[in-house]
Amino acid sequence: MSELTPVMKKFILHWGEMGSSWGINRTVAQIYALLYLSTGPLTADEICENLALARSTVSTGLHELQAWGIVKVVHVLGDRRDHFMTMSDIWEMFRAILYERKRREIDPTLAILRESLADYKNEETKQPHVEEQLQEMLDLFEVITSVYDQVERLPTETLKSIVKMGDNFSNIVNRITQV
Amino acid sequence: MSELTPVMKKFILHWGEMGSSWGINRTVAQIYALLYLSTGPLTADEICENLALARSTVSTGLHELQAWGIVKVVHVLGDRRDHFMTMSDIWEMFRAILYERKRREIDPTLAILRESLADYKNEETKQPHVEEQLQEMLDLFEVITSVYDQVERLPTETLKSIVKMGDNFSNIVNRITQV
DNA sequence: CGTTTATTTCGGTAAAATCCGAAAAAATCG
DNA sequence: CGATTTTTTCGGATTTTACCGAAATAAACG
Repeated sequence: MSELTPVMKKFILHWGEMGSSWGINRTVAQIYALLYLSTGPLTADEICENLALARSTVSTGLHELQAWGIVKVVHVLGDRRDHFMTMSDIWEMFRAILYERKRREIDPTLAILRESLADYKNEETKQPHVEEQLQEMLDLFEVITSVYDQVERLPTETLKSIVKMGDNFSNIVNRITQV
Repeated sequence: MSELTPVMKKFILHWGEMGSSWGINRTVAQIYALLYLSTGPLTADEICENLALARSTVSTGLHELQAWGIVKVVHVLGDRRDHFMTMSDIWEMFRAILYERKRREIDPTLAILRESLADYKNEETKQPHVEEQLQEMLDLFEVITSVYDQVERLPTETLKSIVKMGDNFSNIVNRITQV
């Protein structure tokens, strides 16, 4: 493993900073950035050296990235150590992140909203406004889920086409929905 | 201000827990939940009482919610205290959150990617793979931005229509994009 | 099967974020 | 303008999270 160039170092540090605004901790984001820029898979020890992290921190970080589904283990013939690399198709990576965020941020909230509305039915001192508000929020989260499900089903190529359409897309959508 | 019912209490606590997975701290999320369920606007002191928080914590939390653009100050005739309420249209609230998340999570990353690619041009030890990877990530973030911009422009009613179309939407999009 | 190498677990420390309460500042009143 | 009410700022205590290093576990070798 060759030394990190200044650009790589800077990018990895930047990426680490951004991690916090994404709900990923700094070092985990740095590990991802390093793997992303690496030409080939790296061992945990190589990651330690490059980022000056404890072996245990890297171990935990790699597990977290695998839980997100954006880093994979690969094996090299004649080497018993695990090697790690990022998912190769960046669009698939983006899908994986979307999936996980929905799972962590939306799904539990849906459950809470449904539970709260069920609780409300059994409550003695009913305030209609509370039910209305809970229902409205539940509707919103169901819509988000529905949109997510539809987008998830679109093939990557379709998504790319939509993007290329630029401004035209809005116009077409408007036409369709006026039917 | 009447006492909180058990359902309200439970919901507010749940919402607080979810806040952490959204990058909002627990108490701020609780303040939002309380305001969301409230029939009318509340003063900071009423929020303190209901949630058992320090006055200063509530003050800071309300500012944060206002920065997100999802809580507004209103004034009541004959009362010099500020009163607070959530944005009334939940779809507008959702837009506000989307806008802020893009601003915080996407825009700075775009800047970093562009900067890194510019740095790369001046670097001495060029590794082509690094440039390719940076470019690929930049493309992804530009696409995200473009999609966001297009969706932002769609009127709320159009969005709702799309959702109601359910599965049909994917089919139609497929037809359009095959042209 | 014992030895070596690789990985994970875990307790403690260091760092960061959260929250409080006192004091300052700002706004409104008479 | 001085007094009172409301809001904000800020230093420090508390809680939470991140990170390290030693020890334990697991895997692969001869």
